[in-house]
Amino acid sequence: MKIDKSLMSGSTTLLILSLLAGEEMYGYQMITELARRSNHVFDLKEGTLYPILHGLESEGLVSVREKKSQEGRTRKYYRITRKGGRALDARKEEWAVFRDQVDAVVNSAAPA
Amino acid sequence: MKIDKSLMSGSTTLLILSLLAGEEMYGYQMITELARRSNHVFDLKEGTLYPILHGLESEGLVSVREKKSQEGRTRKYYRITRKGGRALDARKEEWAVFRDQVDAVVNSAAPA
DNA sequence: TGACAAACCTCGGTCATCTATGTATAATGA
DNA sequence: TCATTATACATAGATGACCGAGGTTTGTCA
Repeated sequence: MKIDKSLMSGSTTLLILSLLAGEEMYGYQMITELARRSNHVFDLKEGTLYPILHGLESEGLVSVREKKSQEGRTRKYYRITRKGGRALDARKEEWAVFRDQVDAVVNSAAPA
Repeated sequence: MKIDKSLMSGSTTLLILSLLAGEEMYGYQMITELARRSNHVFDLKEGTLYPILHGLESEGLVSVREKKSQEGRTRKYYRITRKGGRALDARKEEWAVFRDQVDAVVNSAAPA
């Protein structure tokens, strides 16, 4: 199923930080991993991801280091910082509240 | 708790149609009802609601009729149409998929 | 009479995301 | 060998949802 992109709004950072909470990752990998873990519901675009990563870095929520792979390809690996961990906790909580309240409204209305 | 407005994006129409699935309502009432049912998590603004209602009407998802209250105040009551009901079902399904996949990603990452 | 709530409306701005495009290198395959 | 595709990064401009700020009218209450 294709999800309206506007629904994605605001949850992207939560998803990225969640990925990085598990392991160090590079940008391109985040896109493929996110698609895999969400059963291709989330098809994050490069034009969306990279600016967000730069923003997270300048906010100090993630740190970067360059690493060369065996094939000689250089990648930028992102790692979540302590501050990023706290931000993730806050966004998780925010998401939980939002999710439950949407469900509350959707289910509160009895069919006519 | 205050929810980042960007999270709201895309769910507003779902919430409005959900409200109207239960009963006929006028705009101002939707704002207060939504705030009440969501424990004030959703504080929909008039500048957001009215344009959306006009859009839903022009798409044929809701119908309108003017009704005068006892005090003589005229209100515009919105009612969901059959087409609107089908749109609501589709958006509910979309929301459920989105919600579950966000949860899947958030919970799939083990802490480092 | 003046202030405030109810009830409707619109315009312009902000911000998140996407589309499109660009660069460079490695792998694939015709 | 040469072209194409996948990997991996990046930015600029367009789009679209929501909000802030403002405006109007009617009813209530001090």
